[in-house]
Amino acid sequence: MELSCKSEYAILSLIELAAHYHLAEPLQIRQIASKQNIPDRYLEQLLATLRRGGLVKSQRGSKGGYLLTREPRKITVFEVIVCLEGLDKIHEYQKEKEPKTVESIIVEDIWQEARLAANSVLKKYTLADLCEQRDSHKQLDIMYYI
Amino acid sequence: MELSCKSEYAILSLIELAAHYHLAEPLQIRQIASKQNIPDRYLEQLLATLRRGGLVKSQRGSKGGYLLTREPRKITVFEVIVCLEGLDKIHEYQKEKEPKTVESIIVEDIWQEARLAANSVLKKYTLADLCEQRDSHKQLDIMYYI
DNA sequence: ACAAACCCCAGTGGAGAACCGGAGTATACT
DNA sequence: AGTATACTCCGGTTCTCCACTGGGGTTTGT
Repeated sequence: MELSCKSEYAILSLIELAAHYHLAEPLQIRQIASKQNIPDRYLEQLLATLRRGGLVKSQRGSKGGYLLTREPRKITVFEVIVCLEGLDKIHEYQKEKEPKTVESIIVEDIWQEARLAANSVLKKYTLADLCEQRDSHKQLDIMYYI
Repeated sequence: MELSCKSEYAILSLIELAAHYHLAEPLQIRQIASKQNIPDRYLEQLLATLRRGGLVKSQRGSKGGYLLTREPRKITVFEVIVCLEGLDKIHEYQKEKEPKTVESIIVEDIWQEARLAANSVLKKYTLADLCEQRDSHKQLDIMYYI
């Protein structure tokens, strides 16, 4: 529900990477950061998390940068959020804090249902979808400009 | 998505109040707190918030306590959460942090859709529903015991 | 060799969550 | 009237997390 900076930055970055996916060359932190107005030292950490999560791969050294490991069609927004925020914060878990009263179980179940509803929305959007939306948005802007 | 202590405590308390609704006498903080294992000084604050939000009313002095302002059928879980966490955190808002790029609008829209999906779940449960669920849960427990 | 990139680890400032405590105020009962 | 029993209001505290910053180190292309 809460859209953290972390999640937003990550998705914005991945949109950039997705848009450059057809070129095989890596995109650098600085480039992504300046395009999306993200503090670059912070973005570095987020990309490292995404790398550990297997969503992007990095190339070190000069001419280095980041690349998606899969095509944009194959990466959902949900995966990105899980990678950053952790599965436990988002999804099905049995957090065993012992004194479970009947009532707290009922409340927890409702939250679980709400989480699932939200997650199913995040699961249906891929990075490719976001890129398409961006393109049509920009087309619209041009129309208005004329 | 995140179930805070605050929200859980509030709903547990409201379940107790809903169960006592047919009697017209108020329930006291201490009673609610001991039944649901909630620190009473903290619960006091939450009930004050619920009162300001119009979900409960209080009676001061000896023999005082709290009562629902409406019948349990007419109070949804969603209302409770909005009352505690604030509408802005939960629902439709236009937070005008100026540098809205096209991409951040797209991301925000997706989150909005996810929020709505989660909220619609919270809107469909009333306090009366929770009481019924509790009753049938407890029936089940008895069955198992035999 | 050197510069350009990523990598790792550590710390900081602010905000919010979950409490605790004390002084005040209204009410019922005797 | 007086007292006990509740709620009311205001403040402080501790802890955790988020967003961000900084200082090194390592890998790579030219």
